[in-house]
Amino acid sequence: MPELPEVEQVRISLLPHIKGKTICKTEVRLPRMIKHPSVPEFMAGVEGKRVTDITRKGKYLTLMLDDGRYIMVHLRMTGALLILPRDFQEPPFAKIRFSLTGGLDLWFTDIRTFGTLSLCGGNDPWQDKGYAGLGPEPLSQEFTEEYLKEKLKNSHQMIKSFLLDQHKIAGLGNIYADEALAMAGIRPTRFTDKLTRMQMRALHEAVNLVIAQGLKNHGTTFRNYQDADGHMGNNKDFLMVYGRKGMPCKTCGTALKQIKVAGRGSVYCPHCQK
DNA sequence: CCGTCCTCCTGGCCGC
DNA sequence: TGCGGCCAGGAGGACG
Repeated sequence: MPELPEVEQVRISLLPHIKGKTICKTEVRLPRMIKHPSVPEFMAGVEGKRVTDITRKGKYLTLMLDDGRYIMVHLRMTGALLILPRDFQEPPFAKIRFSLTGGLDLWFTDIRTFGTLSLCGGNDPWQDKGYAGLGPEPLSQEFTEEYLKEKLKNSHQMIKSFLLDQHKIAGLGNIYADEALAMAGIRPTRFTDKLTRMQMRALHEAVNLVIAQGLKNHGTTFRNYQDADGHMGNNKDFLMVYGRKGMPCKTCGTALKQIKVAGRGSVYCPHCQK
């Protein structure tokens, strides 16, 4: 499940292949993945346009086009963007194909088909609500310790729910939320306004650290995630808790517990996390 | 405002 | 071996 580090790795691996290339032809095999506008408008709007850059905020990717409009992509659970030579064997679960100048195809593949694409900008006032409401990203200038403390104090919810809320912090998903809590020594069920100043400080540092580590390791490949070149990330080996239910805590050896918080499996160490 | 439950979806895994 | 059932979860919406 691509979170900030995985989406960033997709951006980095994709950029050199498609920057400056023109989309000559599109093929939409699963229309409902086009969130906005209609499929014909989407196709007509992107064909003949040159991709000038790719940006990312949170888990959203934005392919900038040379007419000022842009394609906004969300990979959700199992979406992937793959670059393959034209008329190479097509990838499994292929849902959308962008044929580019220079003999390459950009494929959007998706097993569970939750991924979305939109065409925005120009004269079209439509905005993606999820994107518009994104909070600051970890490691950004806006994501200060003060910002986090303020938000934590002013909300009354379980910390796991808080970390998954993209309005509060953009880019964390289930993996990095659990990892940040493990590193900060905080239980997923703790209420945000009951955290000590020390815990808030530790959490701010932990969020930045787990994201930085994920970026450094080119993302976490647990099941399906791969970058535009089909490469896996190797951050899985560094995870403290995610996917390690029942296994010994890497710090104290206690068996890790799994509970459900905010509808998500949440793994933590009952000894190290208070 | 917040939690819970539900929806979208399918591969993979478990138990019988 | 085969099959039913359950699990994985990003985001958004209904409901209490």
